[in-house]
Amino acid sequence: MGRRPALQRSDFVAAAIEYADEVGLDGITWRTLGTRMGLSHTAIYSHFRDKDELLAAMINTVLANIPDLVGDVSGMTPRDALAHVARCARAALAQHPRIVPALPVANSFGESTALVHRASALLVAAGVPEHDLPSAYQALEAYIVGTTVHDFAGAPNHLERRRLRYRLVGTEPFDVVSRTTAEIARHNELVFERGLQVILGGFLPLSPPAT
Amino acid sequence: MGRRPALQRSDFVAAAIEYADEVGLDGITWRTLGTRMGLSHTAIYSHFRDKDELLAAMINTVLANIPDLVGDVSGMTPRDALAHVARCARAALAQHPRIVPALPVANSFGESTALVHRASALLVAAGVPEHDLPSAYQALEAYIVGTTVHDFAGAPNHLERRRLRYRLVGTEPFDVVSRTTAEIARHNELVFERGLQVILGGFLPLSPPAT
DNA sequence: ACCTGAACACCGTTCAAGT
DNA sequence: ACCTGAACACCGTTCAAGT
Repeated sequence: MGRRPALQRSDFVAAAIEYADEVGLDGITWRTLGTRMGLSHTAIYSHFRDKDELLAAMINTVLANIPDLVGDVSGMTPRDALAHVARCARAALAQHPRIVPALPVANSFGESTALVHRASALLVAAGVPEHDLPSAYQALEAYIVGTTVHDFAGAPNHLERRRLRYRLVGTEPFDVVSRTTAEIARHNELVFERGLQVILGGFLPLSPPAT
Repeated sequence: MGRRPALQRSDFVAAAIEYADEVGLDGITWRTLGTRMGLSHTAIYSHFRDKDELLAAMINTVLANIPDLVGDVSGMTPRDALAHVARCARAALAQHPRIVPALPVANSFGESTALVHRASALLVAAGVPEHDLPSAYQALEAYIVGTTVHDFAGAPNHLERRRLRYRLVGTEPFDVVSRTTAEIARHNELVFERGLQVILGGFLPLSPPAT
């Protein structure tokens, strides 16, 4: 029986993400993470300088899923493609809701600029003038990240907590959407989609440029 | 010299907020907070069950500033009043940027429903139909909280971090807005204001109801 | 009721040592 | 290069005791 091959950085990141999905970011312990991987609690220092470096790697790994989810958008209109990218970004974050709160703090929407370039190209194709690109891009990113954080950051009790909050409002329309957590979840996605179309409509010109 | 009067919960909350403004939420220590107030590090347990309870009180205190900033809106159109409330909410959060990251996690936009009722009344006055109130309210709240968290959560280095990120994009329009942190800050507020008008325009009917 | 001080269990990090 | 185990400083929380 040969010695087990040395573990990779990615092994630690994957284990840490799975671990955080269970107990939340604040629940992660160097010692438990080591034990889970069959190592001592100091083994991790061979791969990461400190906890912050591991956390950054976790965030980047979650964000790296977005391009995979997006896939090929060449058949779509620029506006549809942008909406699709937005939904995929939200979906990628929603897969690991307990890591979501760290995203705005890290303020690194991916360690590469690939996503920015991709979105920029779509915005240009949709007719956004060059000088307006940073505003349009930031509005879109802030909307996606912001609303997703707003919806999921309280995981795993986010749905029940918002349900109770809306219940306390005490008026009939809020009662309707706060009967069950399933209804809250449905409402969240509905509002996200509506707001997304509103944002796209507000920052994209009415008619795309002639090709 | 009589004994110093017993401290209130609000004294601890105020000291904790000031403390968090300096070192961030993760930097807060039970012991240092006690020392700062001239008490032992366990005195706080006479007023708060645990750290989470103090944090919740801190958030509620920050949010309680919003109504004070809003003031009287009776002279404004409903839409202008909503925009004003949105700006005040952002301003109240921006006053304590290092507490902002905890806001979506707590998922409690104030412990009272007063703000929801106030916003609801304005939305109704602006012509939003009753059944649409939860969607319109949530879109607005998610936009305000979400974008503000997105902009400020990385404090105190949030401006420089975003500046470097935009700089890495490498295209001319992003270069323009990332020359200085002051320019980034200006850009943040500009995009917030534009997006706010877009959201209001998208969720409010075109013409307000006749009075 | 409010506060103190000792004590406890736990945690991130360092470091010398092993292979 | 990768990992171990002891050690260190620190932290949140508990609790018996003081006023």
